[in-house]
Amino acid sequence: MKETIRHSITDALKSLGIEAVDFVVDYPTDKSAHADYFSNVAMAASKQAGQAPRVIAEQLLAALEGTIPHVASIEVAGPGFLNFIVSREVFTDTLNTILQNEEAWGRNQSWKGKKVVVEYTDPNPFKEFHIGHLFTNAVGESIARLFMMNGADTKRVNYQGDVGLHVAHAIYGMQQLGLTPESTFSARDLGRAYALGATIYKTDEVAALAIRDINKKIYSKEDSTINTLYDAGRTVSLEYFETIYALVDTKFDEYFFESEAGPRGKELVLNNPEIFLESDGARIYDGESKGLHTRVFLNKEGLPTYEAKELALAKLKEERLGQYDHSVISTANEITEYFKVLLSAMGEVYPGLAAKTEHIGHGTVRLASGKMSSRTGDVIAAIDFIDEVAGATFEKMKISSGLEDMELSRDIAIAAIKYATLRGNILQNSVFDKDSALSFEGDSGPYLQYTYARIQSVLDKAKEAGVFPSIQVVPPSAYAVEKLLAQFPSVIISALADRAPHKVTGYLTELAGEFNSFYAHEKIADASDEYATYKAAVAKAVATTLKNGLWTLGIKAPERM
RNA sequence: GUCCCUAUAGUUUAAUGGAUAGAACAGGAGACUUCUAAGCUCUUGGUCGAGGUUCGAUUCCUCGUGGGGGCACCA
Repeated sequence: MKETIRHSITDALKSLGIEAVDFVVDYPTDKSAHADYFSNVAMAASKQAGQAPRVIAEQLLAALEGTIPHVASIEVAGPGFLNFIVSREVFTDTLNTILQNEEAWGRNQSWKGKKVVVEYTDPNPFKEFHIGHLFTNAVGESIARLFMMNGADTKRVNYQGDVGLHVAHAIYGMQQLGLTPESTFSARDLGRAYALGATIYKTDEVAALAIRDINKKIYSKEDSTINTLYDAGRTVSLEYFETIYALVDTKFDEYFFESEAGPRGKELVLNNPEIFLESDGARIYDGESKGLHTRVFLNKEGLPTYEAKELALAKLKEERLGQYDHSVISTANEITEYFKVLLSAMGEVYPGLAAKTEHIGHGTVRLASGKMSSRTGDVIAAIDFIDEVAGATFEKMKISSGLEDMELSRDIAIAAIKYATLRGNILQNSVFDKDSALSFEGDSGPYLQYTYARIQSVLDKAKEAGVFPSIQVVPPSAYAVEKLLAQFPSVIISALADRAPHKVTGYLTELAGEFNSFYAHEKIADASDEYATYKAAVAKAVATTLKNGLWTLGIKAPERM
């Protein structure tokens, strides 16, 4: 429809002797305009034509009126906008499309045939999986699913730091706390072990030396005692992470580990001495000559840092997943600056890979007391937070609908958390606020789920009353909610293009709000109403859109709640 | 010090350079013998400061101020 209007305008411009003007045809942001589409073409062409925008608008109006298929009327408004009102059947057609397509509704083929690798979550074994990981998981999952909605062959991958100084901290802590492979210890115990090791590393030089020694042994695998401690801790951690991935509905296609990227990274650095210069016993990349900053790739003990590992990781991804067209790495934005250096270095080592690698930084979750730190133990474990929100959900659902379902409560809790993460620009930091996380009113994940569940319920009632969704009998004018439905596919496109999942969140919230208003004013399960079947069709289409949109955000759409 | 990001109602936030800056929460008022009140209707209240570019600036540029992050062996 947008393209039809655009072409007609382009033709009309030519007839007025105006060439190649950059203009917009889109849904109006201003609801009071009562237009289905608007264009700013008259303003854009004003300068070139040397005439006032409204004059050009009037001329275009005269040229266009009655010539565009499915456009019922056009008017000039404000400083020179052209407003288009489309005919009634356009909305009925959209409704029909949605009912026919179901799961495919909203999908497009713009990335068809392209393989995209999306890396996200990236927790470190031996450390706690905290609410920051929940945040980064929600962002990465939605980016990955946006690629899927746009037709890409998307591989979701997770890169976990199972070697490095943090692991040495944890192993040291395990020794101190008496955690052995024989004793049954939990991931939480490991978190404590890490905090202990990390704290003492800063204050006690003897311990720090011991930890550095452990770190070397982790890489060299020469000490069997450390090896068994390491294996036990790593297994406990990774199994624990899996339980969380299941809760948040994330399925990774492939896992990568720093332990495999490490040796490859070291080799890569040593094989490229002209790129990674020797300095002070370490191997560095001189980013300063590129306007960035210098970073260490191999420390003076010869161990690869995160930088060297990440370099090797790009190659590993290709080896294991095959040639890819695009690679996205989503992390908190404290990594953003370092990633620029990394990409610059990668550009010299693997220019082909660097060109298709993109880093998406996002904000961090902070506590009211400041930044979270697993080193000091000042973190909120993801699982604790989910349990708390799920508990509150359980109580609320028991009161409002009599359902007692813990699994469902968790899905709603996850929805609340993911929505809160994805409701605004992902670049923004957020301060963790439990009260608002426990509030399910207004803009929230549960609000969208509630709307969906409510539609299922009313469609059941309608069925009992003999009302089935149909577009046979069409009301004279389209409902407001019906008009919103058509925008979904373009929302999916622009959300990916801008790497902005919040566009989906915002759209779904608007759709749900408009539906709830519709629901409050129109009776659906009423066989005596000639338009009941059409209203049921609208309700069903809204449900389909909500479900597909929620899926894009990584949120489940429960049938009841 | 320097580089990057950021600043919108009391709070959380939306707005490819376009129309009267849009929501939600909190505050105030209300409807319902009706399909799930996690709902609906009405309402009070806002662009950090100073310049600039533009027919038009929350949006782009410059400077300032506040917040966050990076700046050598953590990730």
